[in-house]
Order: sequence, then structure tokens, then C-alpha cells
Amino acid sequence: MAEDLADRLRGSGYRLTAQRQLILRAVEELAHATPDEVLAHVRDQASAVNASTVYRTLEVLEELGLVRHAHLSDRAPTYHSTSGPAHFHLVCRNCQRVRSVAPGVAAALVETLRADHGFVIDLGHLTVFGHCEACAPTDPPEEHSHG
Amino acid sequence: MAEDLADRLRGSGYRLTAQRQLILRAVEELAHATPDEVLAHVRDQASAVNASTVYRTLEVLEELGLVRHAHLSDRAPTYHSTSGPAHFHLVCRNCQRVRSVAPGVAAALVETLRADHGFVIDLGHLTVFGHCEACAPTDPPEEHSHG
DNA sequence: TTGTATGCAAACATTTTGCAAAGAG
DNA sequence: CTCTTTGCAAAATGTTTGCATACAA
Repeated sequence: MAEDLADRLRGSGYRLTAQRQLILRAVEELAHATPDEVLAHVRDQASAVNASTVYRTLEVLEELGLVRHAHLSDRAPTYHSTSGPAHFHLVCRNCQRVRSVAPGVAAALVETLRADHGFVIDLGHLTVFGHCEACAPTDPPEEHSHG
Repeated sequence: MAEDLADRLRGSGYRLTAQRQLILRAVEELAHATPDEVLAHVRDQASAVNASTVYRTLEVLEELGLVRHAHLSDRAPTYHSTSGPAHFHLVCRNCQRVRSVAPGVAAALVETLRADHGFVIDLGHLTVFGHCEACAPTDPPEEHSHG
């Protein structure tokens, strides 16, 4: 993995740095982490890394195909390593739980869109919102006492 | 539609105001608009409406089910009226074009997720990224000259 | 050496909040 | 009248940028 990073970086004219190694490792260890969480994790291990470096590095790592991001909330994006199996995400609107699902589950949609619409899905970026089994979708989400 | 708004607002203890009417109309007319675009549109018609009012109103309108939002870019969310036919979105990573697709196209995915995972999709919020027919997905997206 | 990468601080874009005044019911 | 809604300004959140210095190759 470390060599992989070095090779890929150099292959694209980038340089291998301690920060880039740390940030990639953080993404791998955290599973689904926002830039902020990555920063915090990196700082646990090595003292001073800057937020802008995290943003810049995540961009590079994504360009190299080593990480990907998806939008699991209306807030910050979350990054995950591409070293694990490919997947897309299910997010429950009620309990906020995130579930990774195998690409095959969306095969029919992928095929339909390609055949009927000429559209090729970027499945790794796909996030599907809804309600999980435990959180019945017909239940009122919560009480609204506006006033 | 105007009565619909009034009724729905009052039915939930909210009040009918000029701003709320204007903002709902803006969303209907603009099709897929960010809060900023809604603000600009509203200001074209009535002079002074505040950005915070737009945010607060969109939240209310969404709670009432009169509008919905989806994330069509990594930036601001876009709002659309629910008075038109239900749909979800296809966004091309290359030309950025947005296409609205009938729910039926995702029927297989909806059904699979419900049957096999107990997950009920919120299809109205779904945005699928990828490449449209005109923008071949295997083409290099662009030149990277980092340096 | 040469040019890329980082840290830092400031700028940016977007959204949220507190509070007094305006307005709906 | 009462309570909601608005405008305003300031704060919070998340991200990007310019520039001098540090460092990989």
C-alpha cells in the first residue's frame, strides 16, 4: 500500500510526503471520514498537519484513485479508501446509520440507465437516502413544535 | 396552488406571508435552484427579501412537502417544486447537465433494497452521478497540469 | 539545485443564529 | 393584542487561496 502510494504519486509527477502517507492511512482507518475527522485523526499521530493540506491531499489522492468521496449528509463529504471492495452507500434519514452495499445490488439500475438513457453511473459516488428497516418510513420522523 | 400554500401553512400553525408566496413561486419557476438563485429571483420581483428568510422558508416549505431538495453538485443544494411529476436526478460529471428521470426507472433498485435490505428509498432526494451519452465515460475528463 | 508541498493566515462561500421590529391572525 | 416572521448583522461551518519557507527528488 505504501509503495502503491509512492508509485502512483511519482507516476503522476507528485512527491511522496509524510503528510500524504498519514492522510491516506487515516482515510483507510476511519472508513467514512470528513476532512475534519481526517485532520483530527492525523493530528493524533503526528502533531502538526494543516487543514489546507488535508483538503489538498484528499484531492490528489482522489485524482490518483486511492480514495473516493461521497455525500453522506447535507454537510461535509466523507472519504473512504478504494483499497476495499467497491460499494455504494445507504443512509438512513432517521438513525443516520450508513450501510455499504455491493455494486451488484444496483445492477439493474446501472443497466437500465445505460441501455435506455446512455448514462453510465459513477456508482462509487452514489448515496441513497431513505429509511432502514429499524426506522419505519411511515413513522413521523419527530415532533415539530415550532414557535 | 396559492390556496394550497395557505392551507398547508395554517394547517401546521404557520402563517401566510408575501415572502413565502414569492419563494415558493420562485422555486416553481426556476425548476432547480439553489437558495442563492431563489433569492436573486425573488429580488427581481419584490425588492427586499433577506437570505436568511429564504433559508428558513425553504425549510418550512420542505417540511410541508411543497418543495424538495437534492444535491446536484458538491456545492449548494437545489430546490424544486413537488407540484410537478415525481422524479430523481441524473447529473453528468462532464457537461454538468441535469436530467430528471421518472421513478419507474429505479423501480428495480427500490424493490431490491426493500426486499433484501428492508430499506425504503427516498427517491425524490436521489441524485445519480455519472456520464451522459454525449460525454463518454472512458474519455479522460481533462488534462491535469499540476505544477 | 529545482520545483513541489506545506503551514499559516486571510479570504470565500454557504448557512445559522440572536434579537428587535414588523406583521399575520 | 399575541405570537410568528422578518431583516439585519454577526457568528459558525466548510473550503480555498496567496505566499514564503521547507523539503523531495
